[in-house]
Amino acid sequence: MNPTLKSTHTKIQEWYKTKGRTDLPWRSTSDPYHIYLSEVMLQQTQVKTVLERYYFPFLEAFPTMHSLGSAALDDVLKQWEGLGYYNRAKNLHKTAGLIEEIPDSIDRLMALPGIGKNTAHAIAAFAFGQPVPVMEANVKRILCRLHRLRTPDEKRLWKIAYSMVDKENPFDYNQAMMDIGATLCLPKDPKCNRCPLENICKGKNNPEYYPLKKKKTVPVREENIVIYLDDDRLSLQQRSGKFLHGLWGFESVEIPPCAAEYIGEVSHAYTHFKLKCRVYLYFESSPEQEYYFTPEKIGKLAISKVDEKIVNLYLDTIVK
DNA sequence: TAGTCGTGGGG
DNA sequence: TCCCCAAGACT
Repeated sequence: MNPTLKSTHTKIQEWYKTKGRTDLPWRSTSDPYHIYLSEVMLQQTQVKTVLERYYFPFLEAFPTMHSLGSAALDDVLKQWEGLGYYNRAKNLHKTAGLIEEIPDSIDRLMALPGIGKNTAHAIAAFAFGQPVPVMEANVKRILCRLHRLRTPDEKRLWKIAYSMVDKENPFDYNQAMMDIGATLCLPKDPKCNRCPLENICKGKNNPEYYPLKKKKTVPVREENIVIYLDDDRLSLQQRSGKFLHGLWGFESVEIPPCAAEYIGEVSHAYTHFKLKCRVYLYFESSPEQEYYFTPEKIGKLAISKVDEKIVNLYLDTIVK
């Protein structure tokens, strides 16, 4: 092996022992289900959020693949409430109903819904000790800087990742790479002087050039929300489209009924658009609306953050 | 391949 | 207040 690579592996391993986040609970288990769950929860989601609010409660509710697979989807979504990207919960539930054991090959892992190339590699490395690299956001940024790549090409990045992985200890290597990315090789103000990869990093003099950041303008979407009232109960429906699928929410209409009373506006920022909701109260039930719940009962349903804001606006309104 | 899919942390 | 962005997958 390239002596430089060998030396780099040693530096990474030594760094990991003292500076790595070795206490994360999904790093001290060998249960593939636990590791699988953590990998899915961590997709596009910060470690802190998963660690402090979701990982343990979810495992308490669904301790095994079997218990997850035989649960009601609504209960799984309720556990997932607030974590976002709800298709992840649907896919977990679906998978748990289909298989009894997590497969150990990358191909079979990628065949499961909700598992792409990176998650398959992560499970292979972390649950089954296979000598393969992971290549998520942190590692991607590191590799771009190491090789001064402004516009990362997935194929090239995977090739680099494979050429660099420590096959002697892929578990610690991959965890270390993610930790280096998350704690040192930061998007802004990276801590190069503390980085075990500094001596081989071609981009260390101007790390913020790599990778190139592309900014997008987010459109504003405006909606009229109507809450139909049946005494103290509010109309809700279970969402059926791709967006927030399976969660309960209020109805969006083109034109609010004339008799509806405007009670205020609620805003919410998504990744690719901003939503502004003008909220109306209609003091009668509607034949179009099948389901009505008291605010207390709504608390037991899985609802999204916008709809939670709308409930709060309603509660503020009726108090005044 | 560029858009779509959530939410919260942190600057 | 606004912005970037986080253990990405899917179409």
